[in-house]
Amino acid sequence: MSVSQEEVQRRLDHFRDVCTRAGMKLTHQRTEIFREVAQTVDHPSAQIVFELVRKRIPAVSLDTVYRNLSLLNDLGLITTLGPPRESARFDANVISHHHFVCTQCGTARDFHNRGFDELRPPIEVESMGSVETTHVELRGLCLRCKKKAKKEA
Amino acid sequence: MSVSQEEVQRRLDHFRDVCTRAGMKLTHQRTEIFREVAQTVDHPSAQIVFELVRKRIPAVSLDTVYRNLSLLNDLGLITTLGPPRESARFDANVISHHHFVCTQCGTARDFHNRGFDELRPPIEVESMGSVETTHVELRGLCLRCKKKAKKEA
DNA sequence: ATGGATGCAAACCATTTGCAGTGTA
DNA sequence: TACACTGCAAATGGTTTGCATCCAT
Repeated sequence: MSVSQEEVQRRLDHFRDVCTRAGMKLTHQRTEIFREVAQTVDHPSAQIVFELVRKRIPAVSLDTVYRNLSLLNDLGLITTLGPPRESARFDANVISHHHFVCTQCGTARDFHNRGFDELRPPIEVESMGSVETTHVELRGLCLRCKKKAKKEA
Repeated sequence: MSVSQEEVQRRLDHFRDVCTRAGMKLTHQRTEIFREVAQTVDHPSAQIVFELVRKRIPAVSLDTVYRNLSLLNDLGLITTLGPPRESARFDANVISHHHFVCTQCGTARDFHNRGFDELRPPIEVESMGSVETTHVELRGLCLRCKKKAKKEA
């Protein structure tokens, strides 16, 4: 249930490589923050990462954790779950459906697709729990943002 | 790009039915809050719903909107986008993958599936924007929560 | 009439930011 | 040495809560 030593090492090497290339300094706290995320299969919140890192560096501050997670995300070294952080969004369409989410502006649009509704979960998921609903999220640029990006280029 | 009159009416009827059955009062603000969500294809945030409702009921308060959206969600009359609202979660696994999310405790687990990676977006999505990534989110009860639920029953 | 619902204000929690001091390259 | 990075503290933004009043049933 945890990431193999070799994989963690590989991720750390990649991390150092990308940071150096981007001109980012390899500070103690930055390395430990990345290590914690790299060696777990969970998806820890910033708060959890903070608590884990604090075991090794008692003086770290929560905002350093936030700053680094955000930076690591920008560098593509880690990703976040769910739509880009924003406020909760509601939907009166309770029938099974899926979403197209714009990674730029965050707008979401529904679409229906029988095939997506009936996706068969792979067997390995059985060891995680029982699946009740299936939800496909397609991410990309909406027409408006694509147009805007083209205009600015 | 908006919900048909008949569908809105159908949703409102259902809303009244469910509320009454659940012993909830059909207040003016509650009805208008539901109507706003029911008649749009967008996925408005609580703030947006607040602004829309305020046009008709200038004295509504934001917390009434929050309370009602949460209640409507509990009654299954509306749903929220993405994983149950909580703090952002990070992931050092940057390779394309999918998630199993427990609706009870919120824990998320990765899994890989070539078939899911290669899902073809339906044609109608082309009118929304260009798809860059595909992400399947399976929701259900994780083993631990299922065990706990059984024990409590 | 009466218990649930509302409005107000204050509390809360996750996340962000300004600033002065610190450590890496 | 210089500039990015850190810790601290205070600010912000979304959401929740306590309480007195109000209104749908």
